Amino acid sequence: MTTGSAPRRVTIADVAGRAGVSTAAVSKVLRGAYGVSPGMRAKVRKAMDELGYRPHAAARAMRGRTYTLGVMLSDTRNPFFPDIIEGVTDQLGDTEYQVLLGPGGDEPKSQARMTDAMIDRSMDGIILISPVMSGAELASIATTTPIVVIGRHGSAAEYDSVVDDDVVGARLVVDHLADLGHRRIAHITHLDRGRASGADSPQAVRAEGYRRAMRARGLAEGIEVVATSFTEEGGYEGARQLLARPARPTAIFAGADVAALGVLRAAYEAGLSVPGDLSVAGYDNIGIASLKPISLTSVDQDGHVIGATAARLLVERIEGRGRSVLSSVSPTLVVRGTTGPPAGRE
Amino acid sequence: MTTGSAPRRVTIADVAGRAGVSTAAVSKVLRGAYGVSPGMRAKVRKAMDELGYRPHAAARAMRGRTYTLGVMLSDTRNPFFPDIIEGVTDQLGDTEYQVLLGPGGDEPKSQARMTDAMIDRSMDGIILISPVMSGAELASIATTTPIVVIGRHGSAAEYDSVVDDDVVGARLVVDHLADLGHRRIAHITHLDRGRASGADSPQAVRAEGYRRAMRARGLAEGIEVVATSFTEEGGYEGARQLLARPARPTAIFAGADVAALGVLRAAYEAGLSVPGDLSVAGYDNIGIASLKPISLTSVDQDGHVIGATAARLLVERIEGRGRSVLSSVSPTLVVRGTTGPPAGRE
DNA sequence: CATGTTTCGTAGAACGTTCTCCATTGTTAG
DNA sequence: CTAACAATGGAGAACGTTCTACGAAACATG
Repeated sequence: MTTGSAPRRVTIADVAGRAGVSTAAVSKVLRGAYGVSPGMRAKVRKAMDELGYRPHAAARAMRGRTYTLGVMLSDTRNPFFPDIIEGVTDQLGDTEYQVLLGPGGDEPKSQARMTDAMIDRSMDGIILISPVMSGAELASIATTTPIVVIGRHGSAAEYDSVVDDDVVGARLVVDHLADLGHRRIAHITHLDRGRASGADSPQAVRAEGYRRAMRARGLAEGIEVVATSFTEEGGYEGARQLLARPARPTAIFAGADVAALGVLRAAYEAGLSVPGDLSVAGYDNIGIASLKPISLTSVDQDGHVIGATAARLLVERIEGRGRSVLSSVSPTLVVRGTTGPPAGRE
Repeated sequence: MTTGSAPRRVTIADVAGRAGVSTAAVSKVLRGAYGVSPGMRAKVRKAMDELGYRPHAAARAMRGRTYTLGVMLSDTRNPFFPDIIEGVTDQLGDTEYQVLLGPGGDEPKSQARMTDAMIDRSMDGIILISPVMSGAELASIATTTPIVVIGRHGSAAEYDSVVDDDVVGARLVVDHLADLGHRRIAHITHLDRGRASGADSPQAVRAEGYRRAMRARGLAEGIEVVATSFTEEGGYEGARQLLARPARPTAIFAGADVAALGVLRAAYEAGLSVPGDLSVAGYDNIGIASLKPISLTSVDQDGHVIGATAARLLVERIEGRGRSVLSSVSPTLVVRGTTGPPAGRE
């Protein structure tokens, strides 16, 4: 109907005109600042409603907040992210903050580009999910914009961290399998591309937790780790390597569910029954793990809690907390059909 | 090390000072505008590099572009999105545009809130994935900001659309199953919550395509549609209803893979072998569909092409194309282990 | 009644860009 | 040599907020 180009935005000045007050007064009402009489507030609110006023975020950004929080995703495909994001948005629920997600890719360079882009857009704070960067780079970002890091174990004074306790998670799996009678329990981990994340990465901690738990159970002999990648293909490849070895493991603990799916495929192709000939456990408890045809034993991280915690910490930071916080979320083991006692003698 | 608060941003004025030129000149270089000598360009570029200048998006937004494109996600869990997003980012690759994702939820209200938030942040354009809104609402958004709609079949003058040809997709499945000898092929569709999307939604078109294909094969008698939801639970529930009917279908075509997974669970629980007693086909060809323990026959939409096309159309719009475009992407059928000839007599 | 002290409201300067004019050069045509 | 014109660079006004000063009431205190 209405031809012609975009209608001009309703601004604070329009509202001020309509209400018969100054723009400064409108701004005060908007910000809930001190020095506004109830009468004035009502007048301004009314004018805003009538005109359908919406604050212009870019203009706000020039001086104050943008009320925008960024979440950098290191891998869009990871089926574990939706839970975290849901936790974040739920926590922020009815606050004025908006969440925007940035696909950062798995390269340090592309991730840095994404965080830079978020900073350029004056976001009030950023949540980084499993970033592949050095601690120094993270600290440097933190001097510009408050950040919370999810899934990296190294803590730092400059920013807050939320991690799943991967040592506990790995122990839960090893104990479960050892209780079933397994002695040769192998582990598939993810090979770090860049030198960046190192020993802080979840995969490194899971692998270390696995080794420690094995030793604690007196199974040091049975320790076997193969490093491929946390993908279906990586799990498949890792399992093939492990199953080709002379002393075949009776159980494989994959550091991620996606990899565990690859392990299942390798077992299937090798004609091994699960859990009869081979027990398989994963990590993350992704949605499909619970589906009947798969029924994968896995470690559940409660992404919802992790996301909500990260959001809470970030807002606290933005609103002035100085001291750094490291929040550790305990995982639980969900036992399903892919783990069982090892076969007879072997 | 460097204590004290955030270091002041490097601005265009700093660059101008360093290069010994005016801010206007720097801006021209930045924008690649007319009226800049090669010498000046070099000087300015050098100064920018030395100072590590980064344009401040919010300030840009006050007058020109933000070089930010938004993608509204209607459901973060849909495993089909990563492909689309990858297509979008690949297409935008080395342009100056940045992509930010907004979780819009599945409610019309929350989706509207998200798009409003994107408009408030002066994004240059927005891609809406399967939005649940009326055509009028979409058109109204389009008057403010260029948009491209993915997955809605109704075309409109105000915006561009990219759709999978769901009629073709449904026909591929029905033809495949009919060729195998099935006559009672049931369909599970998604029940629209709001009146908003209506006949434009993919599920509605798939269902209609299914009916049309059935009639075309002379199987009008075998048409059976049950409307639950495109979730694992929805597929399970739908399958239970269908399997309880007196004339049990020999094949179920679920309108989405996630629902097909639920169908598989229902079949498993009912003691039916797949594809022996029941053939199952899905739609979307999500990652896990190809995994051995599932091996689901499904329709592949090539989300990568859809995303890339949407991004291309959006940029064209932003740069001035007036005429509206509807791009239809043809799906393909991927036949796997869950479909086969129906059992003996039945 | 003179003098503080709140409380309420407004002016107006930022913030970092873009972009429309305008001024100054060369350069070319006549 | 001059008029006309293209090419190059700069001044300065937006853009829509926030927020520091500051003034004017209204009120309390002696």
